[in-house]
Amino acid sequence: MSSLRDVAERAQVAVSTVSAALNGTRPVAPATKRRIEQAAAELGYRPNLLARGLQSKRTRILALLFPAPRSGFGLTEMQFATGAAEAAKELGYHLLLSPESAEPIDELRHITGLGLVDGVLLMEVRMDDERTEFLSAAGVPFSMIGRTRDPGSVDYADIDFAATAREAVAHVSGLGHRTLAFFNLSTDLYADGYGPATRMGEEFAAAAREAGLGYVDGFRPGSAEEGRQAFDRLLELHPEVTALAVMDDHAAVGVLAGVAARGWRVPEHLTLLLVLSSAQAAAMFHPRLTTLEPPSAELGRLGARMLIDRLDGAGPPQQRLVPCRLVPGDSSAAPRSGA
Amino acid sequence: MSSLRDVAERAQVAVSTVSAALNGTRPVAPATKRRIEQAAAELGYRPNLLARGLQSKRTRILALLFPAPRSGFGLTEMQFATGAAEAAKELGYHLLLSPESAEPIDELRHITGLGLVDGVLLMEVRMDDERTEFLSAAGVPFSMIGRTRDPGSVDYADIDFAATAREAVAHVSGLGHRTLAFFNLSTDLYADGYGPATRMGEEFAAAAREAGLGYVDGFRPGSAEEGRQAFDRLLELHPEVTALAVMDDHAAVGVLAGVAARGWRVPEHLTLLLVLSSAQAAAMFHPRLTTLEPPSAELGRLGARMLIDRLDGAGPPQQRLVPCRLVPGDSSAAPRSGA
DNA sequence: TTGTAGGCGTTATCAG
DNA sequence: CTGATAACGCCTACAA
Repeated sequence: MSSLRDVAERAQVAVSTVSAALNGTRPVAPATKRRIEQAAAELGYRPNLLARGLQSKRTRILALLFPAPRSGFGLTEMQFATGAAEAAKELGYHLLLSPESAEPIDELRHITGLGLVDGVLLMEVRMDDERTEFLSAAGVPFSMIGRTRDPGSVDYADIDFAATAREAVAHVSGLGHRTLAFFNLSTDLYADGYGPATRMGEEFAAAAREAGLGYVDGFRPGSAEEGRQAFDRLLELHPEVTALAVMDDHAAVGVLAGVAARGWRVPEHLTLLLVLSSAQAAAMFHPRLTTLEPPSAELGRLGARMLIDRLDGAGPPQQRLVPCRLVPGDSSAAPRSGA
Repeated sequence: MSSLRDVAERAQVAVSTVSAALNGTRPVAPATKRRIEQAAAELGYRPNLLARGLQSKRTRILALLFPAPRSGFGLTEMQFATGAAEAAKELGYHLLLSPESAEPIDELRHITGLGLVDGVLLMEVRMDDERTEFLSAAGVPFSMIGRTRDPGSVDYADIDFAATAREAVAHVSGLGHRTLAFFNLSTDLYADGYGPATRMGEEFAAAAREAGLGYVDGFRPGSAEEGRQAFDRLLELHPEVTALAVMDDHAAVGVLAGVAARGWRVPEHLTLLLVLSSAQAAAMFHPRLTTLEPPSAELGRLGARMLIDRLDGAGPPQQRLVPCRLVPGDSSAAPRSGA
């Protein structure tokens, strides 16, 4: 690899001039500049990021803290990562994939202590998240995909749960349904303070109330089996339910099994919505489920972008909420008559 | 961040002594060493990776070239990434996620020209892949997840397609089936020279022949609709088929629809296998499909590990094949009578 | 066993 | 407008 010195020699100028010419960091005579640029091109010169980073204290590398793959689908996490990586790349940054161990704080201490990254991108943020406190205290710039209970002035990009719930409710009530049920994420995740579980639950309740829709919740099935059971119990307790929104993919499988078991069909007897799952996953179902697809790649993109904004200069904290997109499937229709 | 100099001052020794003590790169008197270690601990000293890399020409960073998310599920790619990242971490390396643009070669030139990474991890390798030629020519160490038609002496970890096909065939013929059909990946992927499409196709044919099983292939449905059509045509042309192996998730959805449409059920009338899809995805189906799950995380892990081996020292090229794991679902059974 | 000196490639400062 | 020089933090000779 050729260095600044090689270019300098070839162009017959001093190293510092080459640097200046290439970075536009100080005026350089047009002729000299041209000579330098040509020499650089001929040598295929590429600035060494390490040297640059050592000198400037800025590596233009971001770390994405990556949680150990949970049950769920993982597709969403993947899209965070690719979205963030793409945005980073567009802005001249790189993304380091940092798998999170059992000791996230040690992990953070390690990765930030190396001087390798300029900032950290957090995902799978819980309502109360020790990682944010550590990073704040350590003075490490970071942004979140998701958000804590009280994000303060930390940059974040999260789902607009309220808007998403409203859209779902509008969809369902527009079809004529009078009662909506909601299956939250698994008890484990919910108890863990996983943001989407808490917030989506709250917002669905609020949206239904606002719309004057009957509403049933309290179920948290995390598997097909649990989904099946929850569905049976739901209809036992609330036979008037004609529409159901489910957050867990696997639970939805169970619900469909339950529907079939009682000789019902979707959407004729039940309108079924998948919430916070990818359209990809929804297309695995038969019939294809109507989905509220999270803007995962977009959130990743935003998270990276706002972190870079913060690194490149101050500015007010950016806090963005993006609603899910309603992807119509073949699982929503008018309520069954007689309900 | 405290530097070597800070530690040296605190321990009242020269910088080089600190370096030596901490790296064990030359003998240091026990007493001095202890003093140094304590000083380092007290200051929370962490070696600066950039400085170290600049000096040693080794960054201990690997780039994972990440293709733009294809149709398919993406879960597999994600597991490559996490597997690789985990293995890298265990071995003291870091993984850079490098999204691949429309111009993969430029991308490679860029990422390797920066001096930022020691080596490159390739995935989604096609039978003929220009990237491998570029990297070889450029003298950049790399390993592949997957492999080209002729991998030469390049390190790779790939699926053991032959063993996988044999296991699938054994499973099916063990149940008593006499004729197996195979739906390959989409025409596009196949035409693209995507390794798994080519190889799995060949190996299934070979395994069936070996086992004396009737075999039908030539279908390449890439969507639910195409899967449905392919299934109808398959039974029209080969009504004797009782078992079907499908590579594309979406095509499987279509097949199930076709099964239902003719009043059939899985597995009573058709044994359905999902090939190269995750058990996660298989669990989305009803009934849960028997799956040949690719060892994605393991391949990622291996790919990273062998690249690191190569960087850390020579040794013969490592070329590993890992078979898929057969995850039994509720979609395989004895053939329908009367077939 | 320990210290000094030089250099990795870059940028910033300060003279010229 | 341009050139020398000194960092950045580390490692590896070489010298003491």
